[in-house]
Amino acid sequence: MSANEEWAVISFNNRDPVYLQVVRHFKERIATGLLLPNQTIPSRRELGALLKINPNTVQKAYKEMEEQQLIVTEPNSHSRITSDAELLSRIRMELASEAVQVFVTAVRKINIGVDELVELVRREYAEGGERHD
Amino acid sequence: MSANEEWAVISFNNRDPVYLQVVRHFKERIATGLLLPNQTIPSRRELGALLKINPNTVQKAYKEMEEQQLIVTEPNSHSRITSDAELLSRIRMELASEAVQVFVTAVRKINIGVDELVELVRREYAEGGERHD
Amino acid sequence: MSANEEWAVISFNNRDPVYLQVVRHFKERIATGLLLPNQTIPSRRELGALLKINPNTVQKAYKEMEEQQLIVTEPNSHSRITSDAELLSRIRMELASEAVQVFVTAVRKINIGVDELVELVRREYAEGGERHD
Amino acid sequence: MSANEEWAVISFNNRDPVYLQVVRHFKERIATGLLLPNQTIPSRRELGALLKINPNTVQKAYKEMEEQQLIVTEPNSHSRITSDAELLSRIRMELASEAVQVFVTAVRKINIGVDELVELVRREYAEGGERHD
DNA sequence: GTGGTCTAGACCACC
DNA sequence: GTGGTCTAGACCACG
Repeated sequence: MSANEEWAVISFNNRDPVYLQVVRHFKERIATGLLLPNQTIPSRRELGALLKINPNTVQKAYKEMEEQQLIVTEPNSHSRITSDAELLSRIRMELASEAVQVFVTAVRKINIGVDELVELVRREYAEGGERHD
Repeated sequence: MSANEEWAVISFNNRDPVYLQVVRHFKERIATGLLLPNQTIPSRRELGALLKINPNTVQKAYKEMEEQQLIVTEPNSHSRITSDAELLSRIRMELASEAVQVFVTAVRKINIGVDELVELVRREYAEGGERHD
Repeated sequence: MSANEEWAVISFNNRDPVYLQVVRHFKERIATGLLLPNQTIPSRRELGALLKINPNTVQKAYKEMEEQQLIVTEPNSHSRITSDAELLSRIRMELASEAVQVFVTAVRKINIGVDELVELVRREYAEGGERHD
Repeated sequence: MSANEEWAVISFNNRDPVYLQVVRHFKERIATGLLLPNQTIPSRRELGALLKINPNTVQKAYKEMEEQQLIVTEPNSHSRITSDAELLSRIRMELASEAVQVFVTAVRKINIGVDELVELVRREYAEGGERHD
């Protein structure tokens, strides 16, 4: 698995600003354990080149992550993931509950029972699990 | 249930454009049977005043809905919901599968099993069901 | 030739306001001698019905024509064409020179000689003369 | 011949929408060879400032021109005239025949012979040809 | 009052 | 600076 594949997830057509997509991707990588506390992350220029986006946009993402205390930055060195032991579970919780809430509020507006709903989720989940991208 | 409450749902902070929020709201109302085929809908000015948005923004939403064949409109009379008997199920399907897909792709990136997932959904669903707004 | 055919010339898609199209049509009918000085013209309602446009729009056209001294209106009677003997030639001149000016200014901006130009006009003129609408 | 003079032609009193006036002006400039295939054209902001109209109005004109395949445009660089060798003659033909048709249909409604007509055109054409603007 | 269009202001992503 | 989109204000024809 090359670094290119891992990171090539930015969608130009997506409604979310690119820099927030980057932030989200970092969170996901932390949640799955791909990024560990204290681990260094690519420089602005490196990641910009990797994702084919402007380094300024990466900078904006990093700044956002600093404010959310996901990473720490010191002068003259690469930024690193926060050294917070609970970081992983905190992020997992945050992402999961956010997704669940969005989903449930969206779906409650439709006339649909919980069971039918769960069935749809299971099917989609299984289906996607067989794909390799 | 007053008309005011029903429609007051537009958020300017939301990432989605206002006119798409309007479209989505119409779809939800169709999906839940609140809007029936052939039923007339508010004029551009009426809905604009109700939602406190510019009538032209409503116009853009209505035009989009017309292209998606949700409504039909002729000059000098209120637009109406399409007289398509299958409209309701069509919209429900569309909204449901869209929500499920977004949810599953979002959640698959976190390290979380299906069952834990389903549990979260059920709990959130039940919890919200007890609210009265 | 029924009255319907004579008057059915209003274009909804045209950029010119409908009431000015009506004015222009009156001028053309005067220029060709179809309408003579002192001749009465249809009432607002009649012409509105004939052209399938709103009587208010006809009213606006008649008012414009009054201001241009093409017609005179007295209470409780149909409006009539002005009793000006020179009206016909005046209108003809006005329409012709207006058309010529528009045409020439339009065409001078293109790289095209007078002779090539005249040839195009003659051909189009002859061609159209054979049509029956 | 300064760039300012060349472009200052937009009339807000004109019946045609401003953005179509812009399109027409581009066609005329192409027809006279002032704009050549592959040549870049001003940015939306530049032309907007030059003509003292909103850049969005220019944007609408450019979009229209793109749909008519007069120009090509890619993000983050100036739009260019299409690289179509036949473009010039195509546009000339279009403009000429359009003007001729408008003229002939307008003038046929007046009682006027072709020869008298041609004479008027020639005279106006010669007269204007002596002006220097 | 109805639907519709043209023009303009604010903002976005990218360079 | 580039192109692009969303929202809004003014106006039109018609009833």
